[in-house]
Amino acid sequence: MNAPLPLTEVPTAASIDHVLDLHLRLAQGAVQRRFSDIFSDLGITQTQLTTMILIQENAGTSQSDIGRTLQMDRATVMGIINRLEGRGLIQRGQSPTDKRRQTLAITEAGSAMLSIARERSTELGNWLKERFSDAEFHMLAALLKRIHEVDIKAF
Amino acid sequence: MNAPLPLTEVPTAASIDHVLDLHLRLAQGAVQRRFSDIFSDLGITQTQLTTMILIQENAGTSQSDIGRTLQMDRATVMGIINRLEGRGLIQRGQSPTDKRRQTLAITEAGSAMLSIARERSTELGNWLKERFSDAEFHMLAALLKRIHEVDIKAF
DNA sequence: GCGATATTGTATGCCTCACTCACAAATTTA
DNA sequence: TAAATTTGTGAGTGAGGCATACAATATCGC
Repeated sequence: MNAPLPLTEVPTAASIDHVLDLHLRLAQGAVQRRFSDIFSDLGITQTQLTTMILIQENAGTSQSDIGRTLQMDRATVMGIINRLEGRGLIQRGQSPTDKRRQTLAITEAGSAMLSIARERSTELGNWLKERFSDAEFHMLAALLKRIHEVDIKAF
Repeated sequence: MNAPLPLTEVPTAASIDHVLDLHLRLAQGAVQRRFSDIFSDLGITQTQLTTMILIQENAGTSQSDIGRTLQMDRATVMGIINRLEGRGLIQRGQSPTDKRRQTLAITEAGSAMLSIARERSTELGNWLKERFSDAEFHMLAALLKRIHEVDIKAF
């Protein structure tokens, strides 16, 4: 078996410049893989879970709201909502005030699944935390936040 | 226009536990979007560019090597290589020593594209760096590294 | 009040990435 | 030599992300 190629040992200009982007991508991939493992029996993805939590904790939200919060296209959100609704985990209803809007709500089944998911979430959290001190953990979150928050401001 | 939903203002157990994962995902998404903008005329993705750089700086690498380095499945790497080869940016050849292996090399066209891409890469790097001090920038990269490097070690 | 503009959801279609499973050829090991 | 491993490939599935277009509704400016 060949050893993985050296990443930092190829100090070209371009390599250095996008090193952060690379680490970001690899880290995200690693978390995603770990997530799939932990949640495999629930058959749910990171995005789907976050979406459900958002709906649960913000009763009556709309797809657009979710899109803005999670930085996703309206069409993308629709796909996710479709999948979740198709599995009976959430429900669309109509807003009493705005007829364009559809309120989103968690179903019984969705609620049950979320209970389990919250435990698993802790497991994922621990997997992450074991790499960091508390200070580092919060620092990391804060630094990452700067990347996407400034992104929002640009609109 | 409705304000985005509050993220940190919903301090449920689960929310807190996967806050890091969420910020990671959002940050990665933001970078990806920025990347698309900057590289739009080149029609190349982050993964594709990283793959090409890896090939250029490690002449004769194989698909498996790339997969190990970038933590991707062999089948996934093949898809990427197929696309790049289809556009004439890279070339497959045969390894003189191992007949299973295929050596990968950058073509003329690929090399030309990489020259341009390296400049753009700097632009992306600056976009990232303007959020951080030098110390923070390196700290962030180091912390992210811990997430995917420990992941490797698990195998 | 009315017309222009914006918002919301939806549908369609296209693309990248990522995975599984299966298979064949070549190589390494036991 | 036989067994296990590595490498590339193919087929199939699915999530996610994008642009574009359309219709219904709401809101804003006048």
